[in-house]
Amino acid sequence: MAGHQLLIVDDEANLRSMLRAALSHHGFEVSEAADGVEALRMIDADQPDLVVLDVMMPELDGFEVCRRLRSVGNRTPVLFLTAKDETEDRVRGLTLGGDDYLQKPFSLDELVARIHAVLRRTGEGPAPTVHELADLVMDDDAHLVTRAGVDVAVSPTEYNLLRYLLVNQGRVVSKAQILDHVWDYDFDGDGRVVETYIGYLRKKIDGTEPKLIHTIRGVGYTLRVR
Amino acid sequence: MAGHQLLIVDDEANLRSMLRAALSHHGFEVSEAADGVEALRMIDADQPDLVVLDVMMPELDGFEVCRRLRSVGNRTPVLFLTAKDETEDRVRGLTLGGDDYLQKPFSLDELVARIHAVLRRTGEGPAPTVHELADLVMDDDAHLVTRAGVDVAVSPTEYNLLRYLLVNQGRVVSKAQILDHVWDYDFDGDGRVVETYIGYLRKKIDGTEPKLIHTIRGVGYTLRVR
DNA sequence: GGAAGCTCTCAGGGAACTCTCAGGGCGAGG
DNA sequence: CCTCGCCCTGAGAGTTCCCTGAGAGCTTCC
Repeated sequence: MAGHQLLIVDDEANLRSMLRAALSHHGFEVSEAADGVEALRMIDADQPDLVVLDVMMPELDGFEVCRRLRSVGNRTPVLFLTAKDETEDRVRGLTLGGDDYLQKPFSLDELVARIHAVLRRTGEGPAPTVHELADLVMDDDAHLVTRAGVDVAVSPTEYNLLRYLLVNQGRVVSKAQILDHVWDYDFDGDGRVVETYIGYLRKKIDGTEPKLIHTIRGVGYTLRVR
Repeated sequence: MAGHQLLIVDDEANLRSMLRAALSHHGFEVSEAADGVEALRMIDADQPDLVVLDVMMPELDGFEVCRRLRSVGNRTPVLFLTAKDETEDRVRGLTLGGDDYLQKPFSLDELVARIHAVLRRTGEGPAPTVHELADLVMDDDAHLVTRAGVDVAVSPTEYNLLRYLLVNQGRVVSKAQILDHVWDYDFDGDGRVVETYIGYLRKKIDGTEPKLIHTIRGVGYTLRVR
């Protein structure tokens, strides 16, 4: 599959280049716009497959950009980035038609997952995102986890951690890597967060044989049979 | 594969030439820069495959160098070298998009392993993470050691020692070399550490024929069949 | 055969790492 | 306002690892 083309719109250059680095690393072609006007111009010119659009911008904010897009019949899917204190209703009302939104701060993996989800919904995408290992199954679409056929209720953080481990099954990931990918990009985790959540997951999904979550002392954790 | 090209950036000449020697010995082409300004110039000129970048430098520190790189769209992967007391958050926020960091003091092999890992992630490289000799197999990704098909649990130090021996299979390595490569570069090992760990490894992976670990009296150790 | 040098093994204290439990803060929903 | 679930922290216990020291075993050379 040729990578989809994304447009990142944010007035903060730092975040923009961070996102560009991360997303192009995930196989996307990425272009940037620093404000709403530039965004509209580039959407028209490049016709990206999806726009990552910051809501809070001077002049033309994200909503307004989206409104103008739709008013001329453009239905390019949009993924809004909103601040934590943004009124959710307002966002929700605008995220119809296949769009979605994500609150800052978010983890990069979360963003990538959302982008894929939106592209899947809007495009004719195949890819039913199911990850599995032995009798552990995880469905990203349904946001569902089952072990040996029975549903397991997990919290958002537990879910993200499990997904990261599952995607990297067979490979050892360090606690630092886990923090990088599962927690917010500006989360300051110097405590025992990862250990704690590994513990939660173990209790919820690893009570039965075979054990899937393994500790590699001094290195990290890994998910595998045996 | 032709060796990748690296750029080492550090203001300390000693460390620089040490790294140059070590890395070029591992098949890399190595160039050096003494400060941030020179680094930016050389990255532009030489277009290295990866930059080993000290964070703590006068004038332009490592972060700033990286930021400037990204701001002009340059996505050369960066491996940061940080002091032990560096605030990890600061580092983490900047190590997105396939970059990585390593805390001083580190062992040379650790550095080489990280470089390979980053190059593997970023480039389209095939990933040679498996080393083997006879029925001894070592998988760096899974951090797994097996002898004759059965898993062997080894501690981090044992693992590093075994990897060093395995990478240098057929060649005799002295105890001094082992100390240099497997232990921290400033570890002062005048005791019987190496002998002890060779002993541990023998007990764990060399209980069966054929014996793989051989003592070359007065010289060092080697890993080979027969 | 004996001495000297090198290597192997074993045991143990201290350090590092991990697990677990309890609890406070916070926000969502009733 | 209250309750509940979720998130994170802190402290302590438990485990494993790392290195050292001492002595025995082995090899080489005299």
